[in-house]
Amino acid sequence: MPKLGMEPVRRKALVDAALRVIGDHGSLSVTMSEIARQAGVSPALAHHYFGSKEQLLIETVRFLLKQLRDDAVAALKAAHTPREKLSAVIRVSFQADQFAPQTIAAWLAFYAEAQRSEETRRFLVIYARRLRSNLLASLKALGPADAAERIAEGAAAMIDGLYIRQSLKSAPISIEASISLTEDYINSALAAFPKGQNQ
Amino acid sequence: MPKLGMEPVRRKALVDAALRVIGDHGSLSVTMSEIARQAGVSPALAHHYFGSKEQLLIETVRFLLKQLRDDAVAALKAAHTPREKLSAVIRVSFQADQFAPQTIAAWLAFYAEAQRSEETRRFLVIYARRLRSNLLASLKALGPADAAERIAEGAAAMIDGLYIRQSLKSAPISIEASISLTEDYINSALAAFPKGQNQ
DNA sequence: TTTTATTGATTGATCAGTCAATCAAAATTA
DNA sequence: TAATTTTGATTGACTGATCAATCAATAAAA
Repeated sequence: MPKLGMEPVRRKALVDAALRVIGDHGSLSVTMSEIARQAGVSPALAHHYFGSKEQLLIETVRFLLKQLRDDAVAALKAAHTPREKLSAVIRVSFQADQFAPQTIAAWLAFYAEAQRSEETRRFLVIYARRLRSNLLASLKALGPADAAERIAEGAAAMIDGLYIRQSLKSAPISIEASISLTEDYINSALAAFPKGQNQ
Repeated sequence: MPKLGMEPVRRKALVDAALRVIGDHGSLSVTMSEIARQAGVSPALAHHYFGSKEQLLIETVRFLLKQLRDDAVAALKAAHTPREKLSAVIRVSFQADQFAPQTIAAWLAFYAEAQRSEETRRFLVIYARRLRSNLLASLKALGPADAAERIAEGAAAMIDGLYIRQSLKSAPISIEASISLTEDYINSALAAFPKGQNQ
């Protein structure tokens, strides 16, 4: 069966499988065997390409992050005014695929892992910074710099909080409700500064 | 050595130890041996009193939750006006001991565990509901019911989000900044309804 | 023939959970 | 009170299962 150039194919399949297994299982305590089985290869092959479980996991967060970044870049490009860009950033955070229970479970598992794995933590810090700075860039055009900083901080926290709370699956808040809650926060926080082309 | 009445003493010691070990390790993947060692007893004794690791872990969340509830009850009793009660609830969420890295790590680990353990999930749902309803009770005295619902949802999310973001330990926000961010949100959200004895 | 892909079989380590045995306080009996 | 029995507390040693990681072997391209 060995065709050449399998490496990238298998790597992708294994990362996808890892994401699925982690999402279903709701934890990083998943076995290489299970991931490999999902990817349709032997556990030994997973080790062959990734060296260790930890490395595969790290590639998996990296992938999760890349997806989100690509979506954010695309959404920001489509938006033009600062206010539109703000809404675009919020919308991406609550996209349907990001809101899928398995995706939420995977993010949560990686958050927990970040307490132990310095490398995982680094990736999540990048995510947190990016969300904050995406918000901040637009907010600075809509209000004074110091207020913008605070609002960005608050909005990022609210987004993450809505996301986390979703993981408990009790009284789940819809995508639209989550978006409008965040938008409302920004609107009322910005209401004190009617200088920019607010709303 | 066997004195009578050791059971409650050992149970408490083991739960305390579990909390410490989980907090330090930043994960629920800790061994019974490690927990028992911290508590100064043999692993066998931990099994003797708790039956299983899962059960010990569940008692541990329960304890974490009870602490928070007791603090909230005390703080609410000391506050009198709705606005004071609101601030009390917020303050308790960001108390120093709740903000300690180990405590945050433990909460996070349990959030992840909730994806797998129905019982753990139930406890966290109780926490989430309680936070929301504590906020809601006071907010209803300060604005119309439907707005109160939304603000409670938003504030609870912001609190959880600030908490989670703290776990990444990058650009950590101080206790005071977290509190004032949440207070500001409530104030500006409430600003539209100058009916109650707002602020 | 060399290189790449792939696996089955195996190893070594780690752990949760069990169990039989010990020890000493408390209760009971003489 | 002294002797004896019972009971709770405690552990060391063991077991069975699970898993990450390794490796030697095979098969098919190039």
